[in-house]
Amino acid sequence: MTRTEPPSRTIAHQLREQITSGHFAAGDKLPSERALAAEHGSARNTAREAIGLLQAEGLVDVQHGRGVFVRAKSPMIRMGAGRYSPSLRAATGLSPFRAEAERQGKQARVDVPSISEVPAPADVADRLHLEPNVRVVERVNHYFTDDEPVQTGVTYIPVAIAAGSVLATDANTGRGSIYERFAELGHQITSVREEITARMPTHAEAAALAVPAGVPVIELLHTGLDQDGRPFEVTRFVMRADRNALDYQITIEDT
Amino acid sequence: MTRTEPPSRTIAHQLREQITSGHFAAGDKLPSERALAAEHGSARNTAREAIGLLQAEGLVDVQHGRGVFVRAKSPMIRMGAGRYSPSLRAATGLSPFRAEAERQGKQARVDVPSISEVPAPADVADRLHLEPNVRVVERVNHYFTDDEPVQTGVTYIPVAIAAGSVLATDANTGRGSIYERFAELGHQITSVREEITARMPTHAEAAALAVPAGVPVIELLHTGLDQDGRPFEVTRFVMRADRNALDYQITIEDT
DNA sequence: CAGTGGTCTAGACCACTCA
DNA sequence: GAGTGGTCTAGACCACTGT
Repeated sequence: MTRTEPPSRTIAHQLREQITSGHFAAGDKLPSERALAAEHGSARNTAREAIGLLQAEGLVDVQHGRGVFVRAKSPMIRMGAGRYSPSLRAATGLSPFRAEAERQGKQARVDVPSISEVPAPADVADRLHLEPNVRVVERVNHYFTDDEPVQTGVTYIPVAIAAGSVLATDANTGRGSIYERFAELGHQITSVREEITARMPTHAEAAALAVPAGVPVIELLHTGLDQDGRPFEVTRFVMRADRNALDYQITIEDT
Repeated sequence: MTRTEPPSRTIAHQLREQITSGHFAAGDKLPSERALAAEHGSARNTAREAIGLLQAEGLVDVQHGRGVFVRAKSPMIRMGAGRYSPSLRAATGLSPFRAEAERQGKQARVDVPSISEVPAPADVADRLHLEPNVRVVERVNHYFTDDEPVQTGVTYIPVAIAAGSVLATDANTGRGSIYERFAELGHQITSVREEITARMPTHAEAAALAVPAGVPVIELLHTGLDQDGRPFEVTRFVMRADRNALDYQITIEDT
């Protein structure tokens, strides 16, 4: 009954089996396209097609001039709501990202390529209780561990809040995290809303984050709420899904 | 200095522009592979390669015999920690998934294709504070909205807890959600830990969830903790990322 | 039946890696 | 220079959709 499987699928299937069974372990090199083609009596393009399928599944890493390798699980940055804990910030004097990176023995770096005033994107305006297109301060952050890009974060702050502070002007926000500055401005982070989706990276994101083929991104829309429950900041994080995980510990509240 | 771009990239680039600029709107049909090839004076395979790039980005939906269409954003199921609220369960008498689906005016269905005893996977055993490979009750759930598969969830319960209850035997866990049964067994869900990652679906998952090309899955490892802070249940959810979002509202606790 | 994507072939040349 | 992936060509036939 099973319709005969096309050769490219057969090759892909066989390689997939060999990978999941452990015949090829993480980091191992697969046979070359030409070798696979010869082995199966197919054209090279057919073998290549099979490799393409595995690549799209994120199973292998194709390296020009070197070969095709079984992809290894890479160590993850795990971020949770605990990262906003004031005492954690006080203890380490570090921003959430830096604290997490250091905890994992990695070298953290944060670049701030731009700070400007822009019209608020629709979803951001909504979270900030602003009219669409109202101008907000936009701070772009690029996060690296050991000089490899792992995530970007674009923070939007109402002009009324940021005006006159370092938030609107300086890449360096000083000791502790940016939340120290918000606290000084009268907005103590008290709760957060985190909305999470995943998707394939856009062309631009793939370039900026050096996302390999077959790896999605996690998009996290973060809203910071102050002691009065009012939103004072929204950040859109885009993270390589193979380098980042989220970890939330939540008490069930009976609302 | 810019190395001349290969024709397939050029075609992809042009189509991408036309999509993001709105020249082709969501649902629009792109020119056929043969038309694109003719237009650019290339072989059909070259145009096809370009389409493949857009497909991997999740930008388009390729339909055999029909054409290539700009992918539309599909409506999302939004799940948050609020879904575990006892009062919500009491009010609706529904499980979290059903409650969310009904809220969005969708027809919910949950299948339970299997209930069995299996050795606990390493990560699950760890979350349950069990030795690896200790046997646990495994309940497999398939979730549908309007008869379309949207997520799967595999729940693991220590045998000591599940033994003798419907949890170990019955697909139907009765009124309310499964958490009512845990409560009756002395485990009131009090907090949850949710660990989130994203990745491309495995071959099997893509088939089971009918995940289109260019769409990742969200994997959520959920641990239910009782009034004593002890884990009594772990569920691994795998969700189509184009149909599911997570939404957490979290009070910052100063640990 | 016409049109569209799915798959394959056989061969070519280019670009990158590494000894 | 040998080996590997990257890209392309030109043509073929199959499978699915819709008129």
